[in-house]
Amino acid sequence: MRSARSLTTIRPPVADKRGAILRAAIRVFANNGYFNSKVADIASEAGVADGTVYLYFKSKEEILHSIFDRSMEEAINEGRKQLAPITDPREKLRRIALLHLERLGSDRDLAVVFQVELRGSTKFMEEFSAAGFAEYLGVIRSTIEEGQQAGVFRKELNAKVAAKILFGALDEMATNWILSKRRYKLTPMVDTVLDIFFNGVSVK
Amino acid sequence: MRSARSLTTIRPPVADKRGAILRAAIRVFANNGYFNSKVADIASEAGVADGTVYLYFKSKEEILHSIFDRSMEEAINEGRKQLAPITDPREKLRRIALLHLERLGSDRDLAVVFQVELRGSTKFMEEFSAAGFAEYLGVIRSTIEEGQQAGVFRKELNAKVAAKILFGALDEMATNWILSKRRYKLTPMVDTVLDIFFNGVSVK
DNA sequence: CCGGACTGAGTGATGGTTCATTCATTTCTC
DNA sequence: GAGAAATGAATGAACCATCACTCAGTCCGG
Repeated sequence: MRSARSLTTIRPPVADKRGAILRAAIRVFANNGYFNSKVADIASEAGVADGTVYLYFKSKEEILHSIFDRSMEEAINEGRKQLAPITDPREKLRRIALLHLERLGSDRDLAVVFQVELRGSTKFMEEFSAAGFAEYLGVIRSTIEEGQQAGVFRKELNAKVAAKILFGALDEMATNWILSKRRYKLTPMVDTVLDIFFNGVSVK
Repeated sequence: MRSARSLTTIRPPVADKRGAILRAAIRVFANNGYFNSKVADIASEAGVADGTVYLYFKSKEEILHSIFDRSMEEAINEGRKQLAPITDPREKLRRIALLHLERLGSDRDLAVVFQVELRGSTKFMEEFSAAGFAEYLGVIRSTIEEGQQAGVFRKELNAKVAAKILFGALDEMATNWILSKRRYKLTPMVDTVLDIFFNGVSVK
């Protein structure tokens, strides 16, 4: 009988197939687009058979959903943690913006899926919009409202619209970064965005 | 002999089939998404047979391209015309923003195709980005640079980034408007966007 | 050897594209 | 000016390549 120890060390007893498939899917979707990606491509990229994919996901669509859900959950948790100790509204917004661009900037394939593939159908947009994006916009919005209460941001501004403007600016930074042939750092863009935004919304 | 006049008046000698197909495609793509739309759907929406579509377009993909090319050309022409007589950089930017939101706000289906469907693949994004969007961003950017020369906008700002911010903000207004269940006017958003943006980029 | 993880060839549906055929209109012919 | 012939726009049934998904079988750890 082989030693019990080797069993758990030589081979990961449960290789994280699910995770491997998800990571493979991100790569494949990023390169070919969701609709042009074959499940077979994902399987071979993950090093498993076609059928195995269906042991972990009920459909191709569910894979895309899972990518979104998983990433969003991670981002939200990380966000909550980092925002909790901050009280200054400006500081909060800066942290949000940083987290936003850091996350996308550190995984180009995931960024492509988020910026491009997840937008490619009103169906997804509506579903996801309802769930994740709306909540995200809400966080920005209420932070801006805190700033208005605190007297640092102009009270006459519509906080919801201001939130969309900030989000839109960050979003465009990310999209442009993905499409650009040139390779530059995404995170530093936060400075210019917030420079303009804060100047735009602050009381004089 | 039938009167020569009646020949040209009784029946439109050449009904604009091509245009009809394009308009139908915009409607169908907006409702189902590009990849979920069947050529047969477009044909029946346009009131022609499946095969007729292929007398005017070489493929389904070419239809999407044509929608983009045609709308972009229209927008650019209209834009040039309206911008020509304006010299004040702020006024120029206001006109650009207005045209942007007016055009999308006046045709929801076209807006969906532009905001959602055209983004749904890196392939399209890269092609189109190279052609249309880049040029558009360039116009905004050089207007901002004019403002910097004229001393109304802060010189230390990176004009390219500022241009992306303005574009991103407008783009987000449009996308949000499409996804929103509530029906509101898109054009007035220009005011808040420019209020914040001008305050953000102007010299104090 | 059992049970469950895994495989990958096969299947059925889908939908983009083609093309033989139709027929309204125009052009000839007498 | 009437009929015949030619034209080509339009049709839509059929074709067939493509995949998402299934399942009968294999593999392997214990």
